[in-house]
Amino acid sequence: MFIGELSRQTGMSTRGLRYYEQQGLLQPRRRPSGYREFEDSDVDRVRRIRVLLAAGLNTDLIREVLPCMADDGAILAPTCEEMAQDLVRERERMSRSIEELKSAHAMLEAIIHAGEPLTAQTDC
DNA sequence: ATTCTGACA
DNA sequence: TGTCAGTA
Repeated sequence: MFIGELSRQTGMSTRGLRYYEQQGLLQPRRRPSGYREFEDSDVDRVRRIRVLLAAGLNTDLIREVLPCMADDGAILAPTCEEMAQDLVRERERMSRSIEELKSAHAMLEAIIHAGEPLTAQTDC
């Protein structure tokens, strides 16, 4: 199928589909015309990609992890142990980011409270 | 009618 | 990511 049909079957814009290809997530064949030729299995592949993206993984990691993901139609499950480790590391990075945000959030809150009650405004 | 690449009032 | 352009 061409990109238009894959787009309809997945709900992903053709722009997004081309972007996935650039990121190495999809590797369609090319017709002599230059048109991208996708496999029927790509419909499901796109679905998996979206799940992984929604889980916060960047395209680099998805590219590595995608090949060994079992898909029972409902959820994705890691196949190899190495990948499982990659996912755990990613989740740890995520946790660190959350902590950093919490810290920044607390500081901003302190700054906001330090300004209360708002009374005589000098310059601003 | 469709897709392709490159680019951005 | 959308979208417009100029093609094939």
